[in-house]
Amino acid sequence: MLKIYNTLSRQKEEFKPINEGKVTMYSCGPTVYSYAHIGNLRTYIFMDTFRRVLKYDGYKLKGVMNITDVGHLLSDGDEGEDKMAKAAREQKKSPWEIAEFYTNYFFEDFKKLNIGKPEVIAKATDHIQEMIKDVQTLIDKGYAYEIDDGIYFDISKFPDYGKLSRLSLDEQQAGARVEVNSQKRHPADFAVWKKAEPEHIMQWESPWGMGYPGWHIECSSMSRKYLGSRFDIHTGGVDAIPVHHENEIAQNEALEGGKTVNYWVHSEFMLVNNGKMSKSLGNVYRISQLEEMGYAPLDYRYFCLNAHYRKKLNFTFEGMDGAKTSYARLLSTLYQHKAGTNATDKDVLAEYKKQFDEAVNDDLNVPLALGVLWTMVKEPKSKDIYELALQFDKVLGLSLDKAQPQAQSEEPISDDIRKLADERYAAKKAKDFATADALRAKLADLGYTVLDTKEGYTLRKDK
RNA sequence: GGCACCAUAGCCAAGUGGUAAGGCAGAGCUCUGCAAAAGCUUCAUCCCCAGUUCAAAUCUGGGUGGUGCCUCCA
Repeated sequence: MLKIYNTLSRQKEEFKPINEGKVTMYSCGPTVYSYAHIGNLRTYIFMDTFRRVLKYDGYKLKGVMNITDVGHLLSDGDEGEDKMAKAAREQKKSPWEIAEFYTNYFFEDFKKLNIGKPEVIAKATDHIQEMIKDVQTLIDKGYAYEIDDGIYFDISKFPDYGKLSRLSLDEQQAGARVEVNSQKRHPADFAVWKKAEPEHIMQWESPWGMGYPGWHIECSSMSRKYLGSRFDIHTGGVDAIPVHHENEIAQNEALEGGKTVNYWVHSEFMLVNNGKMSKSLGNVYRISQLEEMGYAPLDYRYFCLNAHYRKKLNFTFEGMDGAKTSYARLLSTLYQHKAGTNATDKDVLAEYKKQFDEAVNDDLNVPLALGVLWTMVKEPKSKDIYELALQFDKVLGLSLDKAQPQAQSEEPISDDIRKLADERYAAKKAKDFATADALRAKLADLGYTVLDTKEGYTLRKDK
């Protein structure tokens, strides 16, 4: 029985899907105006873990993730420049090119990190008509009104506004930091459709003239299009709770008349050196940058898996080094199990599986599940352990089936190097240690470390 | 100013009433020509104070410290 923490109730709840055996899930995706950084990716590793656990539990999954390629402005006052347009101007490309480039890059990162693509990837620009229709419905139902610069949602018509974040609008210093648009009925009313200035690049025809969608309507329109008026789960980062998801709830429930999402699940932020990750501090990293520093993408996945998704994770290179070593040893140990000759008692195996299953089903407690795996791996080497670890890997996504001896080099080794190494080995066999050591030193100069094993030796290219 | 969340060993991190998982680093030992790997062993009483309880890291109250949100942000 899966239990999951619901932001709406602030409690762990038993998960019960609307339709037995099937799960419908919507995940907030990226705005593709820039590269995803490791903090962004933590959220998608969380999404992926959640999806994996659901599948592991036997659910048939339909997941939808949006690609936001239009609409988000730079400020919350429904003012400022469109992010896509800004990136386009700066890089001298069209917004469409910007979107395509960063979308592709984003999914490259997914591949590297073993993050599975949701079943439906929905681009905002492909769903403008659905959004216009929904905006019209909001107007017809009296939830939205038109002013000079666009169509706005009237939050006074939605008494539940704020129920997810539990922020009281009265207690907020309304307009303190967001410039009040005098035509808006309430400072927190938000745009569902914006009328475009002539120079605005991305704009579409609508009943209200040329324009473009507001920041939140896309998720409402696309989630309902693919998942229906009611669906099970909505995921995202905690930052989306106060504004984006609050507004999405308002739109959805105004459109559908009643609760539309049963479980709101959010992942916490990542910190860097105990502080916020920000470009100004120069501590924003991308996966490709970690790779340049000698970390494999899955080292980073392991790093994330070692912490619970609802806890802030402090990124440090000391921590990354630990994750890298730990993960390498895990693979190495599993490789030995793969060739293990012991038999493991069925009850013992069943007990590990039980512990693992309970951990991941208890609000996705993956750190605890990893602990179970580590304890299991300490058992006498047995192929049974290896097979069970592969089962666990359906949840972990750590490519445990790729387990190999730690020292093995992935790069081809040239004949010259190989020859030197063979000579060293021969000298060693002949107990001519002086020559062997000299050759080892020579190889070291060439950037290779020789590691002796029981049967022979392996070469490792130095980083 | 308002609202949340968090505080466990050098580091990362589980544990939410019954006597501190796991990983990294460190230390010792075994093995191996050396080196590496591997194996074994070892390493905390849970921010502070008060309270509830037979029993608290776990509950309550009060401190202190940290982070986030209320602006775009995963």
